[in-house]
Amino acid sequence: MRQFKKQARVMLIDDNYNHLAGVKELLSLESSFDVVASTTSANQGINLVKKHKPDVVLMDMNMPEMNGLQAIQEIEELGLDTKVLALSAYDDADLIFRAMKLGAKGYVLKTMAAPQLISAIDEVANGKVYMPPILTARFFDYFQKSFKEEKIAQQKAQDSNYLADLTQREEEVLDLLTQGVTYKGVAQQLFISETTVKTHVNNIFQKLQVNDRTQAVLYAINHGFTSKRQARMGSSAVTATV
Amino acid sequence: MRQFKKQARVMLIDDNYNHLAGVKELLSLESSFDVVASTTSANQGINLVKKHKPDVVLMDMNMPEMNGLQAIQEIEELGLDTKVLALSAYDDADLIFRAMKLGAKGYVLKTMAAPQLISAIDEVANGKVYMPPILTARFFDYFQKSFKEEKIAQQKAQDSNYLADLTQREEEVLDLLTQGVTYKGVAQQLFISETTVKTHVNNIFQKLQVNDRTQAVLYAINHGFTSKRQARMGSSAVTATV
DNA sequence: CGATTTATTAATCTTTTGGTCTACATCATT
DNA sequence: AATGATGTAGACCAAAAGATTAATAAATCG
Repeated sequence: MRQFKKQARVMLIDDNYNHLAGVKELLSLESSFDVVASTTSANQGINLVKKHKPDVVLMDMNMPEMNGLQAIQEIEELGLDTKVLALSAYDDADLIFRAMKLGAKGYVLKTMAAPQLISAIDEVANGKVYMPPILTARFFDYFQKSFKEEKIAQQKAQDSNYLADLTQREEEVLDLLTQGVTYKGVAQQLFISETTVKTHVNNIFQKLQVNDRTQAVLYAINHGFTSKRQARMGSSAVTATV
Repeated sequence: MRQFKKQARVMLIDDNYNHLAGVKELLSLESSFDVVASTTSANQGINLVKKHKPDVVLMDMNMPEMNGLQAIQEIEELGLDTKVLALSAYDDADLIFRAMKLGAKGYVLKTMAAPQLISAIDEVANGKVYMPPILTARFFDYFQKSFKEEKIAQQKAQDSNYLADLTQREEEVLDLLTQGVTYKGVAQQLFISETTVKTHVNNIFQKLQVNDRTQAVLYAINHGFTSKRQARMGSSAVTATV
């Protein structure tokens, strides 16, 4: 008996019937694939995924009924080891980015040649991530641009950052304030009188140009003031008009 | 006169002298490249970049003196249109991710065959992003894993999320609180009396199991409570022990 | 339908905050 | 020695915040 790879069980979801039929026809000619189901409805597609638990779902992104991204998300939330290969007519960077973010194992264009599509499905079926170089480039451009914008925003926040003007002691006080500690509590923890705390707090308000604790805390958070006892990854932006 | 592409001005930074010399030798054989400088020192490399403003910098990631990532960052901050092509002996996903995040236009391995390296530099010199498929796969795995973890963290935060218990009115009040609006201000904006606001706030405190505004605001922020009038991308984690 | 919960509203009273002004000790700098 | 920044603290007053209790309308339930 000769050694051979198991057939990959593939499902197709594409609201364009012609394209769906075409791909189905194409894949049926490939001995390595078994098209277990296909549908033009995203909603029905999700039910079929639950039923068939295919290895790969070829998912069209541009459907009227349900957003392709949403469909990916729902499939991912099922927790199966079904891999989604996103399919789109357009090389929209934002769409690619979001699809990959949601867990798509690859992204292919409808304009791609048949052999490429075949190998893409094959790669994904074998647990790899597949993306054509053109889309990879698009993706990275978008990726870097978004990080650059984030950095600029951080920089901007940093520019008007009065936190730098705070003295050591004031920082300690603010640190406790950002934890919701009361003046009395701050006084106890820093071994100073409550009135002294109030003095510090007032100076903090002056320096940060705010009027009360809440605004001070919001200011601190939005300008990257982090407590000594903890630090977290990632950038953050918080709803606030301080 | 025959049409031809302008030579790409390339710079090499690699603390391993043998590898540096090897690549230099290799590139010198290519008519399409002009190696304008090379150095084993990252610090010196940055100065040379300032001086020569090359099209492409081939930057080793694993240097003792200065972190390759840091070097990329510094070069990017110069604001030149010099493209950095990261070079490493290892396919460390985290390193790849961070290098790309900082603006590297590509990532290649020292083990790659010469023709591949040549074409990588060529692609990058022409403004494209280059990454070999193996690394692309590594990158996406890491990318998706990190988003998945982020999602799980959000989910966890959502689990013990008392925000869901808030009534419509309470949400409106909390929304204003998270902007540092005073009770009087909330009363005015919602056309209710100040004492009513206080009642709502007290109910909010009960539901969120906190004792004051500051803690309520921190709780809201850390549990993804976002104001109606704005929403931002990305997750956020804020210093707070609510 | 009547009873009960829920959401919203509000008043009263106590505690905490916040604003302002003054005062003094320390330390580094001029 | 004088100056200025920092940290400390008290007094006094006004404003805001927080706790408790309760009235009323709307929705839900049995």
